[in-house]
Formats: sequence, structure tokens, C-alpha cells
Amino acid sequence: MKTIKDIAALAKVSIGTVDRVIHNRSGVSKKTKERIEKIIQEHGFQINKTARILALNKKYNIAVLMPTVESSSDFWYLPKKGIEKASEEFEMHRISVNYFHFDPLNLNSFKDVFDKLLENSFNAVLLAPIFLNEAKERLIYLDQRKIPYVFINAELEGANNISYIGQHSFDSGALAAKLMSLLINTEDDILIVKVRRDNVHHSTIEDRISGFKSYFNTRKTPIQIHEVILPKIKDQETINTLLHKKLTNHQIKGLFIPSSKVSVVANYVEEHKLKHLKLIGYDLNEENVHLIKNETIDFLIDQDAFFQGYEGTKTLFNFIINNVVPPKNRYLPIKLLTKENVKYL
Amino acid sequence: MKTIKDIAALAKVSIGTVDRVIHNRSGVSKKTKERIEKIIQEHGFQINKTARILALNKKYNIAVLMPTVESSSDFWYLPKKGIEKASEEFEMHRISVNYFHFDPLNLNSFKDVFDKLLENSFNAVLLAPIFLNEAKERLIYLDQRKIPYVFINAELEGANNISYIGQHSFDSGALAAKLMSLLINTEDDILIVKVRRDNVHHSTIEDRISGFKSYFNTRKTPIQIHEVILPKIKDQETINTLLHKKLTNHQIKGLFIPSSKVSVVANYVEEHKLKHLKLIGYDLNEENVHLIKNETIDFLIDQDAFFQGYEGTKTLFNFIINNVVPPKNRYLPIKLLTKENVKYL
DNA sequence: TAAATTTGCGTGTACGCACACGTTTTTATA
DNA sequence: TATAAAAACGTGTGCGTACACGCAAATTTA
Repeated sequence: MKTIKDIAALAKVSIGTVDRVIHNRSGVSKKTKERIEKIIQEHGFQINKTARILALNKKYNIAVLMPTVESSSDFWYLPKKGIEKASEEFEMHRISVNYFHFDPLNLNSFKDVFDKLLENSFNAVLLAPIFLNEAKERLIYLDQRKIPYVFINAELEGANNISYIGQHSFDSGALAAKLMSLLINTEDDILIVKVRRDNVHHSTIEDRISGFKSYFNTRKTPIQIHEVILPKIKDQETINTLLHKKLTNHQIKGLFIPSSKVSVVANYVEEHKLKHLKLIGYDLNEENVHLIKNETIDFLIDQDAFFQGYEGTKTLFNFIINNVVPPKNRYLPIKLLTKENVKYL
Repeated sequence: MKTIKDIAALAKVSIGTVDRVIHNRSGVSKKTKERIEKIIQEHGFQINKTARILALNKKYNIAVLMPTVESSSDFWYLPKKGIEKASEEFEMHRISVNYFHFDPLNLNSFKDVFDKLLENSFNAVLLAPIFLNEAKERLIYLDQRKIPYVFINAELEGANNISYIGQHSFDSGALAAKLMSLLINTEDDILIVKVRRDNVHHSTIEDRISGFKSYFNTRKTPIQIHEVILPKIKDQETINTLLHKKLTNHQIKGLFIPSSKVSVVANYVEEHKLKHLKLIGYDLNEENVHLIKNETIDFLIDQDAFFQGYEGTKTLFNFIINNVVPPKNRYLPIKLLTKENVKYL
């Protein structure tokens, strides 16, 4: 591969002129510019990124807006690990990451932390726009400042994000439904369990439920689908009561829990030895892994949480440094896990 | 982060001396060496890989031993794509790749091509040791020349490979069995279909079958498992006869094809409209993707063929350039695909 | 004690690119 | 035609590391 020096020699100009042509800077006559461009075409010159990074030697700062991570069983533990890995890999490129953590169950916390973020300065933002409207309002300021941003985990239509990295929630719900149809019989019923503390609309979870239902709707099975909302995760009493009521009133065999909180239900099932019940849930935190290994949970859908953080950070970096424009939507594989393959990630 | 220059200034020596300490070269008095090491400890110096690569500016050559790739529906098409992607990414690091292709169904071809490879010189080898014994004999020469090598796709126990990147075949078979048990009933039978042209022992496929059988063995179901070997893929007549015989003689509902050749069986099933049959196979070539989309195939197990090539190349590169020692076994996710999630890869 | 050798360390250049600055050439203006 | 201004191009330095080379001091040998 030719270097700038080589091209310069071939064109009988200095490397400075070649440099100007490459970067489309002014100060080159049309004639020489075309000559150099032709030589570059013919010899296939490509910039040496290593040398480029070394020469630029700038500092970059990426802001991350995501939920608080308290323990390794939190869903957001893995994305954060991914971000950390990417930033370690890029440390030599003088990249640094600033975290802005909010409470995912508290709308005001999201607003406040996002506002705080906007007070600072940085080169790019990685965020999970969990609260759609509140995010949308604030992204305008990033657009104004021409700061690129990438979404992970939650999708927000109509924004100027350079990329979304995450799962196709609707289709993951449909996959869950297919598996459920294998686990139960046509005379059985299904219960969808939503676990949440407030009434805020969570797009990802609703999309999963839509996908799940649509699978059964298009197939016209006699299977009945019930729903229940479990508020206040800490209060096991209320949860038990609610679940017990639903399970006794109907012929339920399949339980679909469209979030990582499947363990809340699984613990109940395990405790009451309801082994005939089939559970499908999401995500691979420690608790869920334990519950799938002992087959209390039958299937887990993994959304590559680690990869979301890792790839999101990398995407931003490549965009800033190398001007690599990523695809707008990067739907990750919908990974299906059972006892048999849960150890391989 | 401090640079060599910084450390040199702090230690009041030249950068040359610091360089010698970092690389554990001779020519530094014990006293100075310890002083510099202490300063490095305290200030947390880390080598700048970018500058390092630029300064080294060596050329590296990786040899790849793998089956011939003729069309995009070949299994080995994807690993090759992965290798190409990795080598593109590393082109700036002056890495080049030399392919040595053999006929995967011909033992002598494997031997000849491997011997030819050994005549050349390179810095590392990426290979699929499909023929275990013949590979083992020849790897000795790589060991002698201290050339690092990585296995992809097929595992070979007791070799000095720095890493294996691929799936755990046995467990993937067990996963297939679990799904099969969901697809069929206890009164149904299962047929395992081996597709091959010669009698050479193919470890990967046998391991998958072992895993599959062991699942049913440990559960003591009344399900009967039959087997059939289909030779000569091109000869559809023979295949039809053999399959027809097996399917009429037994109450078979589930078909397990432990290779990417599942399409051979699926085409038969599609043609004869045997919609009640359930098929599980491997790998995502174009044909298989088509067959899973129209639900002729029920489940495909993907072994991340692209990633195997990509990661294998990267692993070797990082080992050569950055002395990064990889884990000996990198078992990839056992990805399960159905009509619902096959588009997300 | 002088000469020869070894040890310890500094210097300079290369790697390929970016960019500020300086120099030459061309064009416009008086 | 002289001069100013603008355009076109060259030069030099820095980014952080690797390594060959070379010099000086310390050590060994005669």
C-alpha cells in the first residue's frame, strides 16, 4: 500500500499538497488536484489510520446516559461492562467516558440527569432513550450542537441518532410466542406478566407483548391470553396474591414475562413447586441464569446487553475519529437460551 | 497517561533507557532499571499501541488452511468472509493472508495442501483440522518452527494451538434434541440423517449426534432413534429411495440432520409435501435460510461461521503483534434460529 | 598503568500522517 | 511596469515508540 510520500513522489509534488487533496482542503490548483486524484485512484492509496490517530492525538469525550447500575444482577450491568471494554480498547486513542446515571423507574430522575448532561461538553453521546417523549425534547439540544448520538436498548423513531443498536422487540415477542406454542397445548391458557412500579409507557416491553400476541392472533388458536400487572417488586406478598388469583381462576400453563424481571415470577413458581408451568422471559442476569439452569425458566431471550454497550461505544468512536457512518438500525440477534446452551455466550 | 518521554524525564534518563526497561532488554544497570520500574508502577505507564505499531511497521503473513469455497451457499463461504473482514481491518498493520484450500471430502487433498503450506513461511496459521490424525502429524512441524496456530470449526485435543474458536458440538446436539422433544410426541420416532461422501470420521458431526442421543438416553423416553447415511449428494435418486424406505418403515416424525446439508433432506420433504415432518439442521447458507423461512426446516443451529473466521484471524493478529494470549477454548454461542428470528444475525 | 573490552546510556532516524508556517508563483490592481 | 494581494505549493515539526549506532565510563586484561 502506498503512503502519502509515495503518492507525492509519483505526482512530483510535496506531501503537503497530497495532504490537501486527500482532505479536500483549499490551496491546490484544479490541475494538480486532478492529477493527484488520478494517481490515488490508480494506486489505491488508503490513509494509514494508525499514523493518522497518532498524528491527530486529540482527546475525545463520550457521555453515556443510562440507568444506574447497582449490582451485577442489574440488567444495565452488562451494557456498562461493554462500554468499559470499548473504552479500554480505545484508551490509547485518548477516549474517555463520562457516565450519567438515572433511575429507570423514575421519570423525573431521567429528566434531571439528562439536563445535567446537557450542561457539560463532549464529542458524542450514547444513551438509552427509555422515556421517549422526554428524550425527544432534549435531543434537540444535541442536534443544535451537532453532537452525534447513538441509541442503545430502546428505539426512538424520528430522531437524528446516527444509529440504534438493540433488538427488534416485536419480533422477539413473536419468537417467544412460537416457543410458547411448543411448550403448551391448545387447551391451555397463557398469562402475560408485566412487572413495573409506575405507569410510564415502556416501549420495548409493549412491543414485545404486541409481537407475542400477534403470533397467536394470526394463527387463530383457541388459546386464551390473560394479563396481570405486578407493581412494587419488593412486596412479595402482593405479588403472590396477584399471581395466585390469576393462576387459580384460569387454566394457565404458559407464563410470558417480557422483561428481565422474570425471576420475580420464577421465584414464586419455584417456591410453590408449580413445575407444570412453562416460563419464558428475558435477559441473562445471575438470577435468571440460575433459574434457567434448574429449569424453572424454560426459555430466556438474550438481547446481547454487553454487546450493545460495546458496539455503541465503538460506533461512536469510529464515527468521530474515522468518519465511519454506521447503519441507522443495527438489530442484534435474538438469542434464544435454554438450559442446554446457556453456558455459551 | 504518561508516555515514554514523560517517564524518561521523571527518571532523568533518556527515552532509550526507558525503552530498554520496558522491553526487558539488556544494557541497563540494576539500579536505574529499578528506579524506572518504580516510576512506571507509580504513574501507571502503558505502551501506546498506535505508536508501537507505527514504529514496528513489520509485515506479517498469516496462512489459512481451510476447505475450498466455491459458492456463497458453501459453509466455508462465511468463515472466509470473516477472515477477509479481519484482514481488511488490519491491512493498515501490514497483515496479509495466504489461503490454502483443500477438498473437505478428500483426505489426500487435505494432506497435500497442508504439506504445500508447510513449504512456505509465515508468522501464524489459522486452520480447520477437519482430519484429526493427518492434522496432528503435520502440526509438529509448526511446533518445531514455533509458529502459532489457531483452530476454527473443528477441535483437536492435545495440540499446541493457542486457541480453538468454534462451537461445543456435543452440547449443540443436546440442544437440538431438546427442541426435537418439543416438536414431536412420545409415540413418534426420530431419524438421524448423515450426509457424506466417504467414510472418513468427521468429529464435529459425530459429536453432535452423541449429544443428541445422550439427551434422549438420560430421559428414558420411548422414542426410537433411527439412522441413515446418504452418500453421493448429487444423486437425488438414491437419496429419495433411502429416505422413502426409512420413512415408510417407521413412525418417524422428527428428522435431525447434524450438518449444513439439511437442505438435501428438506428438498425431499418439500417436494413430497411431507409437512408433518419436523426438521432440525445446522448452518445458515442461502438454501437453508430459504427453507427455514418457508418453515420446511423448523430449527437451525448456527455456529457463527463468519465470526469464527473473523475472530480467529484477530486472535492470531493480537497474539503476534500485541502478545495477547487468548483463552485456549472459545466456545461460541449455540445460536438457535427459527422463521421468527432468522433475519437477525 | 595503559590498552582492550564490556557495560551503561544518549542520540538520531524511521514509521505515516496532520498541520502550522514559510516560500514561491500567479493574478489582480494601481 | 511596479506593487500588492491571492493562490499554490514546500518545509518542518510533532505524535510515541523501536532500534541501530555510537560515545563515555567502568571494568577487565596484559
